[in-house]
Amino acid sequence: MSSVKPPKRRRARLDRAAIVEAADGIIARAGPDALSLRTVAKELGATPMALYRHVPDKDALLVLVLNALYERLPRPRLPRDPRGRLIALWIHLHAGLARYPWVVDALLNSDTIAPAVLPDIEAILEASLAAGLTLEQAARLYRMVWQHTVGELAVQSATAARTTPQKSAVLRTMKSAPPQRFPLLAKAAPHWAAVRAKSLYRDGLVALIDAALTTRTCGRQHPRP
Amino acid sequence: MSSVKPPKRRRARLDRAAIVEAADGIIARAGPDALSLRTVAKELGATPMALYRHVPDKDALLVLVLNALYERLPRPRLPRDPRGRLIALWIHLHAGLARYPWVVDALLNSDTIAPAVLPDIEAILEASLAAGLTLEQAARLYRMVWQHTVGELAVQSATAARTTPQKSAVLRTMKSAPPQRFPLLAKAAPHWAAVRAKSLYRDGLVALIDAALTTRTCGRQHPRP
DNA sequence: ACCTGAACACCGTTCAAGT
DNA sequence: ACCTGAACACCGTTCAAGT
Repeated sequence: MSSVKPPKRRRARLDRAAIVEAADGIIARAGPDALSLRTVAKELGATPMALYRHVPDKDALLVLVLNALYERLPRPRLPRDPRGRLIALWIHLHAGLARYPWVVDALLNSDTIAPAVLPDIEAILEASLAAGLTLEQAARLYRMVWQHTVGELAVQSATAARTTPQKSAVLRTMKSAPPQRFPLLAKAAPHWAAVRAKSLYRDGLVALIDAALTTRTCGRQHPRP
Repeated sequence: MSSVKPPKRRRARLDRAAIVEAADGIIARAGPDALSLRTVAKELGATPMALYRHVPDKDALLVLVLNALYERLPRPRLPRDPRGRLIALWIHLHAGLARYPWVVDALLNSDTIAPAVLPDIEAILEASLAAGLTLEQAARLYRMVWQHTVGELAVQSATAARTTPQKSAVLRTMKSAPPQRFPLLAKAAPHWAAVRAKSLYRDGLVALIDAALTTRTCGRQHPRP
């Protein structure tokens, strides 16, 4: 019985899906700060360098993790009117990113898009055209709302990271500001804390969209079908 | 001649101002990525650890650098009407941060305020009240615009960091998207590049402010003196 | 083709010791 | 009071070598 070498090669121990899953697990259990190529490798019983066969670099890995999450997200019900659709789509996009807000840095650094969001971007452009914008205006509005989204995520996740909101340095600075020089700062301090609690994303979103869809002069309104 | 020890102690080699100045110099010459406690110490001919006598940690140092810059900034001329004042103040604040956009991370991480901006925040609140908002509405608007500002700075500085805008991964992804599934993405690609070039900060700012100052119903407008 | 080992060139920060 | 030296506990990534 001559042993013939099977043509199929030995399966690689690692592959992209396993790496992404391991990364996701580390984040879930130990938080985003615990994620490094070394910890992912250890989780898989491999060397850090083995990962580079399957993933370009760390930022790409983060985007892959986000992409996997976004694919699992249940699709939102979309209203029929373009304005409502636009709002719903961005809320959905924002909600997806809000689960992993620290990926935004990787997204910006690597200038990448998670492929899973492409359908939503297409839908956003489609809704913008349906609302009467030109493609250029739609691109403008997209970038504006994208910036708005990035900002909300950055501020919100930084606020959330602080476990004890009581001893915020900002709030202390404002409260301890000399009232004769800064009368309003001191008075506003309690409102600050209250405003921090709830998200302002939707309100800002609606303001930006409505400003783009309606002309500045209040009388002339953009025609809706 | 008996030598009497002078009561004044030997001056410390380091002080906060020197450290901030050295850090500023490194950033100016070699960029923000070159800044570390080690490089600052080397610049001053000292050990990294010597810095900790004068500055709490790295984030605090970054905020101090921003603060020094902000103090050097020429004051803007402020319009008399509250809305115009609000816009001018935020444009000024944004312009200051836009010179050192990477400090925003440190600002958010450490939950700190650069003291030099306190007068502007006070002025923003004052203008908001003059425009007819309550203090709570003013705080809300402040946070909303702050998020908007953070987002614009993050996106803009990431875009600026890319030396060759031609080979942006995002633009490549959009151009190479299958046109039958994503017809608008492909068509929008050229507009994307164009929109990236110019800042949308002012437009977004005005939209957010106007939404806060006017009621949503177009008829009733906020009274202006 | 896939993976390992060792190294490079760094980080911020702590601690104990010096003057 | 101010500063140093050595170390801790890490990073992402490159390179040459193994199977």
